[in-house]
Amino acid sequence: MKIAELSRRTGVPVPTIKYYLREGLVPHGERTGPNQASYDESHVHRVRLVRALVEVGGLPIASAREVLTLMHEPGRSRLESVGKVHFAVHRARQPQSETPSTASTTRVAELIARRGWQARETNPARATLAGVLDHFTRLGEPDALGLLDVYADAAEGLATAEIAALSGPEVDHMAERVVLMTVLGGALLDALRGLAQESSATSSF
Amino acid sequence: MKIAELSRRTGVPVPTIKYYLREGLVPHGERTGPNQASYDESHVHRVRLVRALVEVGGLPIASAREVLTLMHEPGRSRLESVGKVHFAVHRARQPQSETPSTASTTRVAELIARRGWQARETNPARATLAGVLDHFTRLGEPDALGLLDVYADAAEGLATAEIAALSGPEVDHMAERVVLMTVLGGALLDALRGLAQESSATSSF
DNA sequence: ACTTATGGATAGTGGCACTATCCACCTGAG
DNA sequence: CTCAGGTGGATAGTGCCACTATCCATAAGT
Repeated sequence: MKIAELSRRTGVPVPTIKYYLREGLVPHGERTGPNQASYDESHVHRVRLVRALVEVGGLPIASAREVLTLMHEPGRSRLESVGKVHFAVHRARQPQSETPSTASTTRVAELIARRGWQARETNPARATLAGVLDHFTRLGEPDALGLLDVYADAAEGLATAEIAALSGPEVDHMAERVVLMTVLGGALLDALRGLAQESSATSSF
Repeated sequence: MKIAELSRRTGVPVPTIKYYLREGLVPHGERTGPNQASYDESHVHRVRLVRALVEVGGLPIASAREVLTLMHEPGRSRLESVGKVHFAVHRARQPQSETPSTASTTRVAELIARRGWQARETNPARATLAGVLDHFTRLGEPDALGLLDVYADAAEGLATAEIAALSGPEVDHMAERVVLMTVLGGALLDALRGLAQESSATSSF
């Protein structure tokens, strides 16, 4: 198919697809002439994936490229390749604010230890979490509304189910499923939380 | 205190505070002369709140202003004032993409009915959720990795605890707690999920 | 033949969150 | 009292970023 059809199939304007090609978010089609190339289903899928990362996940284009690149690198083990993609997605959500205080960094480490989690020092979520705790503290809510353990319990349960859902016969697509689970899953959870909160508030007040 | 100290206390540059004043995110200080005004603790707190909304929540300045304005409006009932703030926060996270398909809109309505949730048609999370489901479908994961109900269960449990945690003797601050719960709580949950996922993956692979 | 599409390069746009500069005026240390 | 430096306020500029527009030589479709 030609770029016009790729555009129709995905709903993404042709100039934008050209932009994604330039930026390396979407691979070039197979050349059939000096100014002609043909695209296939994999390109359709790739464009849709980019839109999901950008629209739902809010990833900047550069981060999306990094994630997509890592997604296709082989990796020495399943754990390693999955981990790299996972880290990249979380890193992309950090708009590099100031480094968190040592106090909250310690608190995060303690929480992880207390729950017996296996999380490396390099996991970007550590810094994110510490940063959020700092904001709570500065706003006079030192214990994060007393919900930290509630959230941690929920996170633990979710993660177990999510990792279990990753395993399928198709190992090739596991990296992509990690991305979808992290980015789209997070948005899904957030939206459901917004609905459940209204419901709970309605019956409580 | 003068603006320089407000800047020191919050770590926000003076020109940025001036910008927030202009944009109505932070109220003006009490005038003590033609070109002099004094600020107090409430201003310190307000600036910190703005930073939390912007840095952690990623809210655009205009949305942050709307949320902050609603936060201080009286409201006819607790439910109503809380609801308005809640909706505003969720609306702010919608970067107004295309309208979701009727198919996923229906799916959302069915899910809400099936779980017996009380959620109005106008809840912005409905559209967000439907949009995310559309992305899943387009990407060939029609059942959202089979985790929809897992997420919904978690959301339900979380919302119950969150709404319960809102109730305190200080009704004045409830609206602010709604904001913090929604914005910072969401970030907290996301980070914890990232840590728990690594942990779960480590022991599974 | 001739309208339309294509790949590729280059430049431009619009939105947004700040920053910088200016100015007249005030404050506080010495 | 002096004067360096801060202040409120207005206006303009900056840097980033995700596109979007324009051009061009060439190729495809009718």
